[in-house]
Amino acid sequence: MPELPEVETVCLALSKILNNSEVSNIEIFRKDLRWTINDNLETDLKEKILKKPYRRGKYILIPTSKEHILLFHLGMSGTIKILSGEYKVFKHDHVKIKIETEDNNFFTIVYNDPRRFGYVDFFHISKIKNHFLLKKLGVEPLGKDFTIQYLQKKMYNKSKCVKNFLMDQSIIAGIGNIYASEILYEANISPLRTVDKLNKEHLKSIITATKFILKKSINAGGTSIRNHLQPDGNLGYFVQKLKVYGKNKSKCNKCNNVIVLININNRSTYYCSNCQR
DNA sequence: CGGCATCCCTGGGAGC
DNA sequence: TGCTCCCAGGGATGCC
Repeated sequence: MPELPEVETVCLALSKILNNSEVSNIEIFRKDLRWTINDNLETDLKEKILKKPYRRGKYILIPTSKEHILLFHLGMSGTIKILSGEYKVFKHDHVKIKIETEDNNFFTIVYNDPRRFGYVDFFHISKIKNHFLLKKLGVEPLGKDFTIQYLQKKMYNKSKCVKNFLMDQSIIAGIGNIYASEILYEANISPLRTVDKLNKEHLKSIITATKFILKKSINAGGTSIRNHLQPDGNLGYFVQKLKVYGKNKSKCNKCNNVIVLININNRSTYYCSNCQR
């Protein structure tokens, strides 16, 4: 589930408690995630001071004052919980980190991931440029490098369909299966259209729609955390106002056509074949 | 190399 | 109630 807006929302919530907070304890219950968690996480993270987290694509990065980075990737089913007070370990909790804030409050941060497609890593900041997961990431869709020129360059001589293009993390970092459908609906472009059939106007629409949809969802996530922080501390899931994803057989908001569900690269894809060409 | 199918893993819901 | 099948929001890998 977690795409850019959800990861951004988790980052925002974490940043409220991670601002020169000290790691007082760390427990790892299961190391065999998408990759095996490095042994140094357990030994080296203790007593480190955690600074404000930030996001890169779908990755959460938490710098320490000792020049390290704590990295989380939520995969398909990962969540992060933030809790104050006692916490009883739950099924699929893999990593539990206790922290003490600057003003002496205690919190527990829990990484839970049933399918274990996610990952947790801890490494020296000098390795960030060549980190095997981070080095291949493309531009940030909310950043200034996400331009028509950039897209044109990346599309050159490519034949894949625009939906797969948007979801390619080495081109644009952070868009997943849900938001790819939502963005193309907003841009009135068929997910099946191949990128060599996109003109400048299409690219402009894609950029505008991407920024609009992602920002709107981040705002919704922020609101959801303020108003509906669940008692179990669970973050990363919030009610999204989706217009096409999961809406097959219901009516398109813009015309009287019916939203259809198709399969692209083995992923569910929803669109209006009337509005989206 | 690009594009696509397959696989990793667990759980939930539909259908019988 | 229980079984089977299919599906799930990520992404690496291997094959053609």
